Amino acid sequence: MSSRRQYPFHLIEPKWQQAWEQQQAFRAFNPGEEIPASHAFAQRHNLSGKADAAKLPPKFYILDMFPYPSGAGLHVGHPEGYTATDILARYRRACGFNVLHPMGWDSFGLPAEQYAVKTGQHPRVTTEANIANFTRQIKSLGFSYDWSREVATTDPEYFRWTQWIFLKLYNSYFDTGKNCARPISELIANRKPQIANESAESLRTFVDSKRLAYVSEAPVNWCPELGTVLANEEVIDGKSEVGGFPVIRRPMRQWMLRITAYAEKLLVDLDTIDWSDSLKEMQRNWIGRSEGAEVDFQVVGHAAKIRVFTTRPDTLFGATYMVLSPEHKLVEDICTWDYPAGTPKEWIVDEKMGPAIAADFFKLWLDLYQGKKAAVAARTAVEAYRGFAATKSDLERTELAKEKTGVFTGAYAINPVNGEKIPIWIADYVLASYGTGAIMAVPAHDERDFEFAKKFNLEIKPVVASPLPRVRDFGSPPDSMISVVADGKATPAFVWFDCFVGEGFSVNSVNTEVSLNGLPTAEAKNKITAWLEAKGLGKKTINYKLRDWLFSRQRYWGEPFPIVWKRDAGGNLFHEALPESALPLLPPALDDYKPTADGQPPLARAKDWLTLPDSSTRETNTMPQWAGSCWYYLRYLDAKNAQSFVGKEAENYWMGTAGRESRGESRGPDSAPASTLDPRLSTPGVDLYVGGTEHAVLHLLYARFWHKVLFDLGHVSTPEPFFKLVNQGLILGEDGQKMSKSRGNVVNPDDILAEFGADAFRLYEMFMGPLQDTKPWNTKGVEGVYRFLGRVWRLFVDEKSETAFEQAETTTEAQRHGELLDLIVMDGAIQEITATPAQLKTLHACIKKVTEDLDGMRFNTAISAMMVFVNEAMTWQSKPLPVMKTFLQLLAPFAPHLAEELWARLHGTFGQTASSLAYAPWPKFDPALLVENEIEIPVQVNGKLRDVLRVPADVDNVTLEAAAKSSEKVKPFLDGKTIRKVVVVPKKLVNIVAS
RNA sequence: GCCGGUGUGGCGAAAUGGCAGACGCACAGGACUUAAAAUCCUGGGACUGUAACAAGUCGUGCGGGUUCGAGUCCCGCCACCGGCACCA
Repeated sequence: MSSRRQYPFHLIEPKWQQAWEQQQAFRAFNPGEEIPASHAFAQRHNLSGKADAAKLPPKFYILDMFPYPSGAGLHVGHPEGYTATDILARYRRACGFNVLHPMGWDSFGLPAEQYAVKTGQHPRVTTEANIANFTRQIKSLGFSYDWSREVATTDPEYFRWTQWIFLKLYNSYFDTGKNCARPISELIANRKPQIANESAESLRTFVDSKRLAYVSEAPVNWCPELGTVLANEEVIDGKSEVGGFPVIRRPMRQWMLRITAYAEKLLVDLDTIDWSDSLKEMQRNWIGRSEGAEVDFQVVGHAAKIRVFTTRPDTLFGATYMVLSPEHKLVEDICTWDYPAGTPKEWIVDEKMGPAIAADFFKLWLDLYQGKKAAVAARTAVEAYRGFAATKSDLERTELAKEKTGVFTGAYAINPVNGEKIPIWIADYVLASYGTGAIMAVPAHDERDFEFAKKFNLEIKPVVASPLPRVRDFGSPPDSMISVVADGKATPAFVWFDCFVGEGFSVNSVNTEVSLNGLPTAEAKNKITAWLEAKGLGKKTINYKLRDWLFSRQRYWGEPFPIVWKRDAGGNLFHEALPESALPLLPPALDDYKPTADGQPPLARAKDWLTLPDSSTRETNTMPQWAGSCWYYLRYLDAKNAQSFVGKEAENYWMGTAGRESRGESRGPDSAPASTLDPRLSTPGVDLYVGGTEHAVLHLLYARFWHKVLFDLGHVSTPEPFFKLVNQGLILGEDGQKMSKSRGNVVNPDDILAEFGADAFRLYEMFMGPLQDTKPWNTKGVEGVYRFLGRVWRLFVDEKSETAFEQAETTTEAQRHGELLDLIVMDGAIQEITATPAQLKTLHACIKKVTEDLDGMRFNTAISAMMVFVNEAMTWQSKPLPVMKTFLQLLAPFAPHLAEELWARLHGTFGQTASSLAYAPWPKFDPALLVENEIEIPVQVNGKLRDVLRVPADVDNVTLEAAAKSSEKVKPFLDGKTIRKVVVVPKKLVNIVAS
């Protein structure tokens, strides 16, 4: 930009960044830590030496989601949240809190590994270079992080503890009686007396089936392109979240974490934390709790029973067939050899699946389809269908979902409520992994079953009447109108001719022992469930959509599992944990980072590393990127602790309520805030966590899960990690599109900083609009706030001295420019004088607005309030020193460099010693100063504005009404009308209703 | 399809049920300047009206409602954004 620089931010900003670093201005002190007497924090709070938790001021933990340090560097989206948290950190510090505001690196990740595969460059080298670049960029923004607490998930001293937590998971189980995680040792101790002389192998199998970290052979999401498996959460529409590559289902041996054991706690504890409704709702949906019943159906001519889960046990009388998922373990057992006579051809073949059937079966199947053959063995058809379903990728499943497929197994089951024989099918619209992997189909009251039943001509039997007639197919009469007796009254109800999925009244639901007829759905559910339980046919059950967390990846650049594999005397492979003393377990050095030729993870290439002297072999999978981010907020509390993942005292102080009792505080998350300036507003856990919505279910659910396990095992003191969470909105490009390299609309913070400085950048990011909103970037807008900072500068600085400074700059070599700042002299209009009432009013209105807006995180309106102050102050002939100082305190959280510079100079000018602005007590506003003598009262006639009256502030209603009625501007609107009513809102408004 | 969110000037936005559009951008006019940039001042929702004022009408996605009064509350739609999606 060729235009003149508004103020010398290029000198001011590095100057203060250096000063803060030298003074360690933003070091947060732990209980028991030595606090230097010279530190501004010590001086503010009269502390020095070692202070315990009770002596320290209340804590406030403000956390940013730490970034993945990509090669592309920071984009303008990152600093949005970071700026918001920095402003609040500085504000809270001024309010008297001990603020913890750390930063670190989520540095494991795929890009560094892919680069390594291509170039042979060790991922650590790339990662460290990226971290250095991110650090430089973040530091140039003047954020008040305590860098002494910096962590990187790739640091062995960090992932030592990630592995340690994994061992905790491995060595724990979920005790359903106590409803919490307990050490495996307790499980073994409880089992010993129950089963005498149990073999080691049997005990091991039992224990392994209970661990929170366990091995599973289940089908997984395999992404050939990425060469790794993915968690369900990482698969979007059958494609990988990263890169968008196809994902197929494939059985593999994998590590799983038993997050499902915590489904209920993860769900109900959402009510105890302050997150947005939409975010809580996303987590609730993901956990997907549903109440219903499990019911057993006897298979005809077979010992087996099929257990189904249903949320609508009230529709049991309408169950006309059953469906097992293709993978269901009973399929082989119950499937008959031949189909019963008279089985329709359509029940066996399906043109939709034709081409996708395995080749072996295709011909057979085709013959039948084309009528060349009269019959086919049921086993053959079932086998063909299972093959068809298994090879389908998730993507194909979604694509083919438009029309349901399935085949009849030849077997029948007995509907336990009415003894009817109903056919058993297999179909892939029933998922193996949800509920029991089998359903009772009620086509009259479930759209999927209905669709399936129509296609295969299965019986549709209505058992619930709708309270309303059909609205679709207007003009055609409802199937039949009946009368049900509910609550002793006859009520009309409508039995639809096709599918009604809502709640209504049961009909056609009676056997010799129980009748649901006439009951509303909720009551019918209870009644039939009670009957089933009494008969031993079923029971009330709760199911969750949440699945266990697939925790292993076939990658190099991740935490290795502290696990080895051994064989017992019988030759059975089993796993065993390494001792804690073996941590950190480092990944081996490799010169090739690709998976092995036979599809083993890259770690399998390191032959020396792989096999131990006792011939056991190491686990070659690594942990997913989520592992390190599950607990980093805890490591910040005590980042250098070599004995423990976090020290007890530190954890208690920063996360818990330690010290609070001794200060006589009892505030829980539910009680109302006492006052905006009350330094007792800290809460258990992280007080404020800011980050993007993209982590709504993944990171935030996983981290809550780990935290709860650590809580159960006594390692942390709160059940939830993040008390308040705010999602910052996306920043779009100037074209209103998502920023992306391919669109060429990416804004690089470095460029903005060079042209306008960090303070302007910070200010603009906050001025754009509400933090949570999605909003487009506009560089012109940066110029606007930059001009505002220029006005602030000129409000304080003598113009002539600045001209002198600028001239000197052109004639002095660049290295000495910093010294030239001393040529700047404060404006002579700033004097130690008493402020006028008008000036005080302007100031205190600003204090009030900025304070309240900071508490509500309304940064944009806080900034506009400061603009109003400056616009007003520009007109002042004389500028009282205290007023000007106070304004700088308000500005400081937003534009800390400029505020510090002016603060220091102002003190210098008046021969005062400037204590650090960062710890100067936050100003309080005096409501008495805001009282107006005269107020403006709008006068409406019939709700329309007709006049505005200036009246004394203490005006009473009678006077006000009289003044309104006699207004010259109002009178014409009352001419020829009768006044019906006059609404007087005291000191606010008058509305005359006339007609 | 289900869940959540958002719709206000040319643009970003602001408004405890009480003067819609604070603050800023862009724009226009003026001052300063030889000139420009920068800075400072002024203006502005739309329409009707007037020589110019005055004045009036309409205006917060659309349609209803509650209320003396609705951007704000209620009901029904529409559009866009985000999430979930055969979860029985």
